[in-house]
Amino acid sequence: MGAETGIGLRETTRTRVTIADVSDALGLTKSTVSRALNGYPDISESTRARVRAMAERMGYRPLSHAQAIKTGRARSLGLVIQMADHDAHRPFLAEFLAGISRGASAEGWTLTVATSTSEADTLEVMQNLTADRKADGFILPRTEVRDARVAMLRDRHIPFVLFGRTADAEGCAWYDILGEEAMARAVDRLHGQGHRRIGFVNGGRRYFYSLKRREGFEGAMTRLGLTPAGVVEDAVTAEAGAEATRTLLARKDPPTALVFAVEAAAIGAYRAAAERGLTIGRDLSVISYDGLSEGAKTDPPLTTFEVDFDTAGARLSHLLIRRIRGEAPEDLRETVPARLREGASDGPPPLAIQR
Amino acid sequence: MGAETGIGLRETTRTRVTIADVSDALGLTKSTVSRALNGYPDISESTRARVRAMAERMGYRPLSHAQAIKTGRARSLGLVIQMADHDAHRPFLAEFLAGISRGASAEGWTLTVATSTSEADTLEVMQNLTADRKADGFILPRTEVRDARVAMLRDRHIPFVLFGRTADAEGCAWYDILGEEAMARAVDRLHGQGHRRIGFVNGGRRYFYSLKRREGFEGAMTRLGLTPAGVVEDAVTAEAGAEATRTLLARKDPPTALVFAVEAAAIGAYRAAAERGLTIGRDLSVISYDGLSEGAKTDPPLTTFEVDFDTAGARLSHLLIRRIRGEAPEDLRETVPARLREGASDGPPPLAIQR
DNA sequence: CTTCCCGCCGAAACCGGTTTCGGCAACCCT
DNA sequence: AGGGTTGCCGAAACCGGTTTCGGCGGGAAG
Repeated sequence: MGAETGIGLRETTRTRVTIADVSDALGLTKSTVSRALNGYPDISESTRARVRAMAERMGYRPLSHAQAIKTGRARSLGLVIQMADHDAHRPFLAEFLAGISRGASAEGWTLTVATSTSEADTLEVMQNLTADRKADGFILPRTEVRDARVAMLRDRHIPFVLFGRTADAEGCAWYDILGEEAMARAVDRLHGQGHRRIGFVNGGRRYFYSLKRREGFEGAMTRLGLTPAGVVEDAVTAEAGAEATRTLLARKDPPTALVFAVEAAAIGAYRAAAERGLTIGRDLSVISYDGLSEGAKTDPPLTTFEVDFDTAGARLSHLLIRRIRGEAPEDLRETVPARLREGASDGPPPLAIQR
Repeated sequence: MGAETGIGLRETTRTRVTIADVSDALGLTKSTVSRALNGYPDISESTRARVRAMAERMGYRPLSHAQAIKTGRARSLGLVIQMADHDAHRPFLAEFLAGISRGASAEGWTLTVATSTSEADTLEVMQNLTADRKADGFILPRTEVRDARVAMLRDRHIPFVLFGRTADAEGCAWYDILGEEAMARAVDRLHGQGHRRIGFVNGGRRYFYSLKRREGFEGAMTRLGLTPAGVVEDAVTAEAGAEATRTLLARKDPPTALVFAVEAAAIGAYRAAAERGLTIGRDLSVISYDGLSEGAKTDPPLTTFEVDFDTAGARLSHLLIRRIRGEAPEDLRETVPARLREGASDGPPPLAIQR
């Protein structure tokens, strides 16, 4: 048995095929096979081809642990999920993980996940993971304006890639959705529907995305010659969103439309509007961002910009792998536009604009 | 520099402390240190103590990769999340991961996460992870009545632990919530409120929990001398829950109370009740299970049995680690009661019981 | 006073890879 | 024809651990 394969494994037992198996089968040494597979220049093309073919045929897959002890890299991506904060990332966590996992496994990498309870804890966890070579680099979700993780990782020359951007771009690779562009498109759309008094409810000020989304909102407003009918910051929950809506509707010249940077807050607008007897989509238009599945359940369905967390995860793992392999961070920056999902929460302003 | 520590590392550079550093500092050999730390019997107690102290003092932590290449174990837990299916696990995924991660890191283990698109894919992913020694064992969420994962892992002697139970308990360790007990308590509670016509809406029939929850419901009913006012299976979404509610309310003797095995389905009951002009908690009582954050948002708030996914994750990782270390699966079975969160979706039946 | 056994530890092989070093042919040049 | 490159590969050390094997010294048994 085993003879029928014609290859002759070292052992008949069900052990993995090792690099020595491959080299024996070819009459070469381990070192030659290793260098052939790893692209060393001092191996002839013909030998390299032979080695590749035999490795493929025998189903050889290098054991990452064995490589790691010499090279220091284990072909593993790290993701540290910080609980505690506002839990905006939870609903789409599964898609995000699926994307990362898919992108990683496509190149033979794996994903190591850890959680943390605070920012300091996050830093420590990441340090431990790299010290133990459990992760060769990190994906950083929810980047902040001044992100302690970025500072630490950059300082220690640990590869990382942002889901989002950050203020000090030095040494940063990233994948991000163009929130500023989305917010601008939201304003344009509302303006096209006839709205002139448009308010903005932003997300957490410590997160970089808030800067961008506000920038997009205000840029579009001034471009259209409009002044914002109120801006509220730091609304990341339904409660905060409801409160922000109440505040804005209580103005002397209340907005006829609201743009939300965070969907959870937009959900709160429904409640606040109902309190005033207003119907969303008719008396008050709402456009949001960060389209979760939640938004589709509201009545009327929320018009919102969708974020594809699955492909985001896949792109991020590809970028991180390339970063770990040594590519320059400047070459590893990707941004994509958000996609508008049209609901029924926006429309022309009521005729009697002076409510 | 370095002299002040009084220990004398091999190098002054910022490299990790290795087992050779420890043995050198003690005037012993690597092998002695290794055996001392790993509990071999041929090391004297005094030496063992010295080694432990020095290792602790120098901050020595064995590199799991280096261990793995000889021992085959990398101190890593595996979790394969199967997408595609009904997505019941998503909302509490973050808590679950946090619990697992916490339990794992408490013992110096890590968590490797992968996703899959189908059952066959799941099996393949798990096989690859163990072949590559990326995971020493697996946590299996959402166990099915006849679970292919269990069959495969048991067959290959790969350690695993169930979140849930299964039909063929042989070789299985698990942690589970007593869904049958919860369902029975739901019936008791409704009975105590005066209900006599109680219906049951179960979850996916392929999952083992459905068997248990139905068992609990029916057991309590017969114990109380009642016959179920209708039973519907396989309702795991709001739509299915609404449809089930419609079906049950259309009976000749419609139930005055419904017990749901899955909260997503219970959400659907609100819609179906509204269609008939019934108010939940007054005209129709509802008690559910699997308390997500969703349930608290409904109006009136849902009375439901909460599941603590965080501690579930922590317990599961502990159990799995012990299982990997060789403990018998029979000794690694834990079940805990669910906790009732009282909302306002249940109460005494309407006076005119013959609606 | 041997002999034997046992407790305890060192030496060395090993796990599955990577990387350094050096050597042998073949080729190039003068 | 002889000496210096160059291309290509083998030998061996190495990474950081584990595990097998054997040997030494001391106490108990004969």
